[in-house]
Amino acid sequence: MELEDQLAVIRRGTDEILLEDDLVERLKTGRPLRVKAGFDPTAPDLHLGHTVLINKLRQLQDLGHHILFLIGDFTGRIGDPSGKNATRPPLSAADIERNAATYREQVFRILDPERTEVVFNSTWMEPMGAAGMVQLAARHTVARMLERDDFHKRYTAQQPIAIHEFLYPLIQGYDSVALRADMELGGTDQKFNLLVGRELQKQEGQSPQVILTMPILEGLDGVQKMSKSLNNYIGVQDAPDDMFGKLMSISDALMWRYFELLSLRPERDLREARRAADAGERNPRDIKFELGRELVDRFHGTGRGEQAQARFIERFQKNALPDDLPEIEVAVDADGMLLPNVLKAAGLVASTSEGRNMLRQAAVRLDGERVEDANRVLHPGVVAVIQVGKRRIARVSLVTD
RNA sequence: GGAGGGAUACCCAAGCGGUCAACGGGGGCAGACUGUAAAUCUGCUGGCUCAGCCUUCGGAGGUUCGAAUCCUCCUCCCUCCA
Repeated sequence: MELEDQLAVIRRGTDEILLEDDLVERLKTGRPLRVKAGFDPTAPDLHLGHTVLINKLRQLQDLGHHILFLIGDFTGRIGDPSGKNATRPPLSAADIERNAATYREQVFRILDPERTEVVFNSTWMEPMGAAGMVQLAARHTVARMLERDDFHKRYTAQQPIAIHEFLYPLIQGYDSVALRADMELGGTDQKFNLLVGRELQKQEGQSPQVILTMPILEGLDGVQKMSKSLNNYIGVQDAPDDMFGKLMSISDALMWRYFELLSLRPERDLREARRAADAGERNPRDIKFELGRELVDRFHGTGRGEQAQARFIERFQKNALPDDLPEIEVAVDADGMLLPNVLKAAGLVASTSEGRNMLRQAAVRLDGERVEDANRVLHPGVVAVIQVGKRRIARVSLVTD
């Protein structure tokens, strides 16, 4: 492929490439570049936010470059890099192995396993020892560390910064030295750490890595970054219908953002779709359907997106019941059970109090009929489709205790 | 090492002896509206055998008829001085 074409692929969607001239030089050599990206071993549930970066890795892979998928197990074993949660339990070797397996399974839905090398930083960090760690720390100054935006803000705001937090960028940077990385990818929030890698490589006499940052994807709320802990994510392992449904619930503004960062369709298509929507020629909903289909197909296989869309239309536009209702048996005694308790026993609400609230708010349907009486008793033998709100549905059978 | 300030429900944050299951905001959930959009409006948001009862306000004791509110000790955090 021509150099310019390669560059165009690499540039697409990126936030920043430092230094692009270096990148050009390396590409000119024609040898496969060693491309590194690091992942936290504590969160093996990948969501679409992570895939922004992984898609870029895939593109680089398709250009013939060598991918180093780094699992930061050493870092994860020590504690929380943000210092927010000091009591986080260290991960055991077994945890890490299990998490790594989960990573592989998820990542290889996007990356080609044949051309991906999975590496663990404990491999070189463990033997370094305390003395080595101190020597590594000696190579960087506090003033330099405080240039990082996050540290700078906290320092000037007189917020605490734990000393070990200074070590994480150094460890991450040293990973680049150990791997002789030509290039490292990260989110924009990683820029400082990626730059530390360049510093350390220079000190080691290596040619400093090229840095490529990708934008951080917003979560379903459209404001905060997508993350599991904020519960605003779409997991790559989400069932097709869930994935499709979640995508349909995002705002139009966010839809364009998702197209930009998640879709692999040509940018020209996206511009045209946007123009058509703005001009009122197309319903944004139908464009959102396309996004849903593309992403479900990518993670679940071609054709699954189409199916998910069909079910979505049945279910929410035509109000049909899903065909794969969870079947739940609830044991009750001969006198029966109060409806709020049934809801709780079936796992449709968290507590009987919530069940009562839901009933009061007319959110509960029994075989399609709205029920508001919290004192209603259901007896053994009853089989009913119970819905709480739009999403919580089950076929509940009451059986004798 | 010294002096001061603080710890309240998922988060922020009021409360400073009873009227507090605890103001307000955020978030979440639900209803209306809809494209399961978004925005908006409304309600709910500790638990339970639910017009009542039980357990909560960093932890443990104590004072009081009665404590999130007062006292003692403990744990943790912050600020200033050294």
